[in-house]
Amino acid sequence: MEWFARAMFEPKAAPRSELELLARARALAGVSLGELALQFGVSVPESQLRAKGWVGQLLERALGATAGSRAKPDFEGLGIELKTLPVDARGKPKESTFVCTIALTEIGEVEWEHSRVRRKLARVLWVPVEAEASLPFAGRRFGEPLLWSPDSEEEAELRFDWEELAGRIGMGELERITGHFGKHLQVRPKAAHSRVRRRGIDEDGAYVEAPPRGFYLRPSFTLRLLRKYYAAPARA
DNA sequence: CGCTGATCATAG
DNA sequence: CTATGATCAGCG
Repeated sequence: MEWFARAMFEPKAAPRSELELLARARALAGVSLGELALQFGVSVPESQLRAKGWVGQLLERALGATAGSRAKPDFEGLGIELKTLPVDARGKPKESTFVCTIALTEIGEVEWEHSRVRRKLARVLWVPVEAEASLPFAGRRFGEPLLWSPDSEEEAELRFDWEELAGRIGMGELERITGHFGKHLQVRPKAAHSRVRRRGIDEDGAYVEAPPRGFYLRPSFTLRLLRKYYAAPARA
């Protein structure tokens, strides 16, 4: 029985190439969360209320992601980040996509080229997941994956937003930034709860305690990625 | 019903 | 406590 347990319940070995990773992801298209969970011997939560990252973590195991909770690309050797994308019946993203947290005391010193946002988004494997409220959680299926890097237009758009937001934070205006800023990239809280504080910098350059923030991609941005893909599939 | 601000689980 | 994985829930 041991061979069986290993074959069924162990995380997959890390993929050795983009093509191998993509092939694995494509093989999951149409597979439901319940089916995949069964292969790994885990039970499907009743809802995501207390299991918000469950789908992403299940997929990490199935695809052989290596980073765990370390600040590394999910597929270290390949430099690829994995993102699940909850979509409605029409394929439209239902949520924003978390990109990375913001080092409040450093972001004012960094150029876009070396930013965490740019590095994170340099190569992303997007995997759509059905997320209609009417669908039982276990029955929701994975969609066709998209291995993406920003084209020059997308990068310019992200850079524009990042430079405004990073610039403001660097100027000590963090407290005045809301989720309203940024056309594609926005800044929102990222914490266990609203009482969490992190060291930041105020307008005078002094250290202050501030709620942790993260960069997020708006659903309109990820929708456009999927649209491009569906319009011109069959490219890796 | 979209969007922003708040929140939840788990690993190291 | 900080990093990862995200979605929840209420207001406009």
